[in-house]
Amino acid sequence: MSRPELLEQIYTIVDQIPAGRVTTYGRIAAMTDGATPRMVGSAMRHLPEGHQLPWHRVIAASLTLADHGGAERQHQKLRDEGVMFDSKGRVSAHLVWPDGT
DNA sequence: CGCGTGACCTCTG
DNA sequence: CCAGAGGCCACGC
Repeated sequence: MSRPELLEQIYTIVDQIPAGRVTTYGRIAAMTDGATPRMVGSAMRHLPEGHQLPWHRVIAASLTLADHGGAERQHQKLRDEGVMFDSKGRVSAHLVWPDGT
């Protein structure tokens, strides 16, 4: 599977994330055919200008915001969508998409 | 072609 | 919970 294809899959999956829900890099990578979490992170980092993707709904597997400069903005956006964080800065596990243990 | 780096993940202690 | 080790793939130098 070519990288552009994987990129398309990543964009598609992220676009399918419902509002108020979140998912992890690993999950997205697992949904794609062969992509790795690093590729997902790279895709989010090199996002196009006219992107409409809910990148803020993509978090780390530990249910914490990834370590990047836009973490504050991401936190804001998620909070604005109704996503609640606990005192440890973690997202409620039942908000994870597609599953919600 | 090798090396370092990165919005990461999983497994062990 | 934190730290370390190994693995993953693409990019720039």
